[in-house]
Amino acid sequence: MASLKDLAKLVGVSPTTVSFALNGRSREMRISEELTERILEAAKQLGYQPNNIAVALRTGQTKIIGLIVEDIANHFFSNLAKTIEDEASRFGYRVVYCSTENMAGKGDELINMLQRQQVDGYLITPDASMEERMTALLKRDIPVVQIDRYLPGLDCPYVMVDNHQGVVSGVEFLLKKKYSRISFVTVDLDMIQMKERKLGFVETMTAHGLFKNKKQLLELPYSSVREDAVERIQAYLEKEKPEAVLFATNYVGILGLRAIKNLQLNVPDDLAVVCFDDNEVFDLCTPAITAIRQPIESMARGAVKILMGEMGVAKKSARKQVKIQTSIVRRDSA
Amino acid sequence: MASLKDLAKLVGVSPTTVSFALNGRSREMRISEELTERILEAAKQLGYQPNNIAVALRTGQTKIIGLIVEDIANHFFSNLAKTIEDEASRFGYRVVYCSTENMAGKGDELINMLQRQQVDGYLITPDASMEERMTALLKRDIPVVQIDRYLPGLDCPYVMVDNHQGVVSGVEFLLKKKYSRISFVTVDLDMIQMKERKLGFVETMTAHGLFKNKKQLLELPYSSVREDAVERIQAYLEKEKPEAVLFATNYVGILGLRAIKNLQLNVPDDLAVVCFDDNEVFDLCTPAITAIRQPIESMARGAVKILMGEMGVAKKSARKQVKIQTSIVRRDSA
DNA sequence: TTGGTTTGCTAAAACGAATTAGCAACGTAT
DNA sequence: ATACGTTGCTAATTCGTTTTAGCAAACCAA
Repeated sequence: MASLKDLAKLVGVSPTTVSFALNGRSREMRISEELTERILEAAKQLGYQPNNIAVALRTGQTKIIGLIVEDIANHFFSNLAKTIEDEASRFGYRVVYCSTENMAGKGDELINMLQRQQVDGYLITPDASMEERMTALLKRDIPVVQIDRYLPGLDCPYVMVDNHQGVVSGVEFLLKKKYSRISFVTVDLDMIQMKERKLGFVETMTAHGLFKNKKQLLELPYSSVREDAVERIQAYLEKEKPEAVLFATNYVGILGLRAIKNLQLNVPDDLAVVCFDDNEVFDLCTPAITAIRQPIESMARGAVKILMGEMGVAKKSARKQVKIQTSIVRRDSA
Repeated sequence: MASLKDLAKLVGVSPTTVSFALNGRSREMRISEELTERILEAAKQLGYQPNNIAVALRTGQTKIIGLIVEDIANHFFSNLAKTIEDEASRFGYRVVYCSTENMAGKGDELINMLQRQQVDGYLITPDASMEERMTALLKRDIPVVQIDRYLPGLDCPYVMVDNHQGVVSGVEFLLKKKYSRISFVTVDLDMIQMKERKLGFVETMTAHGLFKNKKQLLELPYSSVREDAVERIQAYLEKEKPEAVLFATNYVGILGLRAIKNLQLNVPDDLAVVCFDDNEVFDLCTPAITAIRQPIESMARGAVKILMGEMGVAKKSARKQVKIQTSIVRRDSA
């Protein structure tokens, strides 16, 4: 690959001059128009591409942001990632993404790796294992924005959905439809967004005098999610026979629908279903699944905007702790 | 961030010594065990992290591979990406991914960007716009592996599914079930994998004397995929009334199912359905959708393995043009 | 014709690591 | 005492840029 030096030699000037010309600083640095022209011409002809590694080393800026999500193969996160990539590129930034897959320690290790990679900023769906390293980043004034959830102990911006309100609206939607024996199926992750969703359910049900006992809650161990979760849900539904069920996430919803299919339950007559987080194909299910939609694009855009603000690339955001409202997508399952 | 120099100062030795100690070259370079120990200790205490940017500049190796896919939000590609990331990390490589979204010129630009980023190797789902730049890469002996498809004009390794055989098996599956008026719904992308699929259909049908006219083929303009494609499919199905339909891709399948739902057709009695490429939730549809499954993990693993071979990190692969067999996932829609 | 300003360009240092070549001190053989 | 090898370490260069400081020549004013 041709370097700036090669280019300089070709034109017969110093590397300094070439650098100025290429970076549009000709006027400021008094490089004559004629020479600038020649340099640009030669650059094109050589197919010169600046070596970003060298630029990064010299300037201390990689123009890369690190994005850590739970699982890039998950519909929610891959869509989030896509929008984030788009948005970031509008500011001249690239995105490197990585999945923690909720493996203990993986997140910590990923931050570490991104650090070595000298990324300029971080977009993180955090878990407890990352707290220490995130604290360290923040102490060094490195821009970090949390997304989808936050660690309560951290003074760090975040963009997420209003999980509490989302579930409340979901429950109220079911109540309005005269369902009263409602169950909530979730996953036992000790993270804020899950706690908020659970609390939203318990509070609303309690407020209506409908929270009779803990059996209205099914908490699947996260580790089981890929194994016997379907059987567990099936067993639960058979035993408790709720009139309606609210699934706490995308993937729990899919597992739940599988259980319902196995049981050959009639939705919504035997069992009404609402799922937190929409899915590309929920409208194709029979009946189509009613969902609580998270506005993925707004979340992504909001997070990037705050991050760019923190990095001094865009106007600094005033509000740094953002909760976005969900909306109910009414279909046929409830 | 503490640099190697800082560390050297702290221990009171030269940066050279520290570098050797940290890179496990103490024995070879005759750094005493005692000193090595002290250096390692100090490194831990300082929380020293090597600056990968500096390492990359010096060594000429970023330990990063670039992955260009069509659309990271697509189930197929996000799963591919995930496995690729996993596999690459086993060789000590990071992955940077980007989506072309089949936008003209975007792929070209992405290769360019990755080039500036000095990635060590490329994994690409190519399109015509990338041919020129890929040729240039290959000429410079930069490792490139194509995935999911290939450009016929290029002497470049690839890993893909046997699209022709996949469609043939799908058609034969339908024929065995006594469907004879079969349609093929595809997208008008001028890419090899699409051509192979179409050819598989036309050939098999012709061989059975069942290819009567071009009306058994519906080719959607790719640009319309997100807009009026559902209406087009709907109109087509109403007009041609095939007994069975084979959808050529994941996303065309989903659009098709939407059309079928709108028409309130009874699957498989009114219309049998087979989709090329499985989807996480096809088993949840009613009826569950029969699909031609692409072994995503094998593809990802195969591609990474060949690439690592080309990069001299793993054993060089003997076979560099790999077609993997698909399998039919029998469900209820056909 | 001296001194000052502007014009147009460049030398050299720096970023943080890896690596090549080599140096001092000591031991050993002759 | 001389030569040679080994041990244990380091100075200096390099990668490809950006940037600071500065230099020579031309121009201008008095």
